[in-house]
Formats: sequence, structure tokens, C-alpha cells
Amino acid sequence: MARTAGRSAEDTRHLILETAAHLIGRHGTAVPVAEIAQEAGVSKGGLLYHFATKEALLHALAEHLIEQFRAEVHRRAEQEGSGPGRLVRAYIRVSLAEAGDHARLRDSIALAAKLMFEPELEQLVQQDADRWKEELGQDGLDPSIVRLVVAAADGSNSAPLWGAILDEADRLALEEQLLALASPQPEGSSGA
Amino acid sequence: MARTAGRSAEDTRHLILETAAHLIGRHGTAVPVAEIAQEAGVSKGGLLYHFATKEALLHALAEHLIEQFRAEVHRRAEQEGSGPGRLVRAYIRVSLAEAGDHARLRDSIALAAKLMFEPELEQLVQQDADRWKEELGQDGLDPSIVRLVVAAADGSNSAPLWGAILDEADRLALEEQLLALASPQPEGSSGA
DNA sequence: GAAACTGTACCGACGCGACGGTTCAGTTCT
DNA sequence: AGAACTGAACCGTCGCGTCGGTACAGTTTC
Repeated sequence: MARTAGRSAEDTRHLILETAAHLIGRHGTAVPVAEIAQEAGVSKGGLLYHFATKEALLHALAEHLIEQFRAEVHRRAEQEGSGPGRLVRAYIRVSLAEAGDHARLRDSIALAAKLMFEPELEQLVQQDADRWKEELGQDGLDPSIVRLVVAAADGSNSAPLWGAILDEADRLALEEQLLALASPQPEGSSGA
Repeated sequence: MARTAGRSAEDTRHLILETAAHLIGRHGTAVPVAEIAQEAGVSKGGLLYHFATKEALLHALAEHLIEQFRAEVHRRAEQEGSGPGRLVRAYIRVSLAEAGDHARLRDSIALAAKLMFEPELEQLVQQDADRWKEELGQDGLDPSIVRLVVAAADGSNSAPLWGAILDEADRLALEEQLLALASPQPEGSSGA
């Protein structure tokens, strides 16, 4: 057998990436590449053809997820009413939505935890964080509000780490709270 | 050589635990037990004398860290002025302090990330989270404040995951903000 | 237009190092 | 005496990466 019928190499690559994310979310990054390959309906050799090493696979996956998140936030920002805080509110929406998708969230956390200890890949995450810090800081909001809101959004995205999964009601309530904080229309309140 | 002069078995046990936390913070839970033993100045056999298996070691370490955090928060709560919000404010203080100790924070995160995928150990974290949720909920504060503040505190403790390390100024500012939110002396503010 | 050739995509068995855990005889502190 | 180790050899497993092969899609050649 060779190229699987009706599937381009790019499709295969993408399929492997999705499968990897899925399995990593369930079993952690320790999951064997052979298992990822099998689940993706590809041989181990086939997988290694696309990603020469497991680290390369994880690297590609990290870029994939980071890029996806960033694109999603910017997409939401366009829909957000104009004025200051657009980007922050979009960041909140996407973060909290992700927090509601437990499976997907586990993918990200497991991968991020792994990257923490791979110096070469760590800076990939680092740079992304720096970029966010800058972008969110230039969104026209009070820096103290941004700091608070972003910390809370990130926190809701890290909850599974500490076992604290927000239930649906809490998640939605928190989202409303954060959006309110990031919406510059004071009705007589004082910023805390 | 046998028992090291002037050190009780309990001391050795504790030393191993501390060393393990330290190394895990630097290299992740994949660090070999032999390496932990060596770094602790103990033979591999000696380590396995105290912790029959690596999983047992990680289990003990998790309990250690969880218990330590809980004890620390309750200790701080005693020092906190009485009235509603004592525990929440103590939780904030300890969380943010930990967020400032990057090395120690990495220990916790690396371990927590590992536990996520060990069903048996996961519930250990889960139960702890449930306990916190209950305790913090009964602290006499508006639930929406607690939700916001705890999410932010947890977020600051998860920052390294996303590469977003708070600098000292931000950390202190955030701490002040959260403490203010968790202090029930309204000067004319409305709840968000 | 079909045979010969080429490169891409993929297969699957194997080698090999690493790591967890066992065993055990010996040693030293309390 | 018995608890608390040391030290080193050893085993089994597991997972990564390599490597020789294979099957098709195009492309070239006549």
C-alpha cells in the first residue's frame, strides 16, 4: 500500500496532529508515537515520515494550538463592538469557551506542561505570552483591569491542573463578570 | 556506610521528598529515581527502602505539597483580621507568594500535570479542590467575588504554563487588587 | 501510448538505550 | 538485634528512531 486513497499528504499530516492532540489530552505526552500512529490509521513509519522525531511532532502541535488560539481571539475581536477593550473581551470569550471544553483543555495543559521542560520549545510559549502581554496592554484599558481579568481568564484555563473544574453556571457567571470588567462604560462604579 | 550520622529515618524521608520536588521542578516528573537518590545523597536502594515505587514517591510528594499549602493558608488566616473573607485573603496571600517563587511553582505544576493522568492520584487533587471550594465558599463573602478572586489567584499560579511570568511589580499589584476585592469595607462600590 | 523510470508517501521489523524495579550480601547506627 | 541503609549486579519492558522495503502518481522516453 502507499498513499491512502483520496487523501493528500497534507491531510495526513493534519490528521496525525489532531489525533496526537486528542490522545495527549487523555493520556499525557507520554503516549507512545506508535499509539498515535495507530489511532490515526497510519503506521509508525508513516508518522515518522511526516514528523522525524516525537519532539518535532510536539513542536508542530504546539505551534498549531498557539496559532489556533490566537487566530480565534482575533476573529472574535472583529465581531466585538469597537472601542477599547475589544481584544481583551475577545480573549476572555475564547479563554472561557476553551475552559468549557474539558477535553480540549487537557490537550493544551498536558502539552504546555511538557514544553515547560524542553528549553528549546519553552521559548515558543514564552514569546507567545510576551506577544499577548503587549497586545492586551495596548487595548486601551486600565492596566490594572487587564492584569486582573487576564489572570482570571488564564486561571479558568488552568483549573484542571488543580482539580478545580468550574461547573457550567460558574463558568458563564465568571465570563459575564470579566466581560463587565473589561467593558468601559462606568455606571457610577469605582475601579477596584 | 549505613544510616548517615545524626539523621533519623524521618529526616531522610523528608530529604528525599524535598529533593524530588526540586528535581521535578527542573526536569519534570520524567526524572529517574536514581537521579533523585543521587542528588539526595542516598543510594537508589535507600530511596526504594522508603518509597517502594516511584508512584508511591509521587503520591507522597503530592500529599506533602497539598498539605503544606493548606496548612500555610490556615496559618495565615489566623493572622488575618477577623471577619468575613479571612480565609480568602489568606488564600490570596499564599497563592501570590508561591507565584513569586518560580522554582517552587514549577515543582507543583509539573507534579500536578502528571497527576492529571494518573486516575488514582487525580482524585487526590480533586478532593482537595472540592474542599477548598467549600471552605472558601463559607467565608462570608459574595460568591461572585470569591469566584473571581480565586480564579485570578489560581491563574497567577499557573502562569508559567503559558509562559506568562508576572514580574514582581505586577505580582504585588495584583495581590493588592485581590485583597481589596476580598475585603468587605465598601466605600460606595457596587458588586460587579 | 505504453514501457521505463523517479520521487513521494508509507509500512513494519528490528536494535538499542534508558529506566523501573529486584535481589542480596554486607555495613553501621541506635 | 534490628532498623536503616549501601552498592552493584541484574532483569524485563518499553519506546524511539532507523532501515530496508513497497506501492502508487507522475514524468519521461521512444
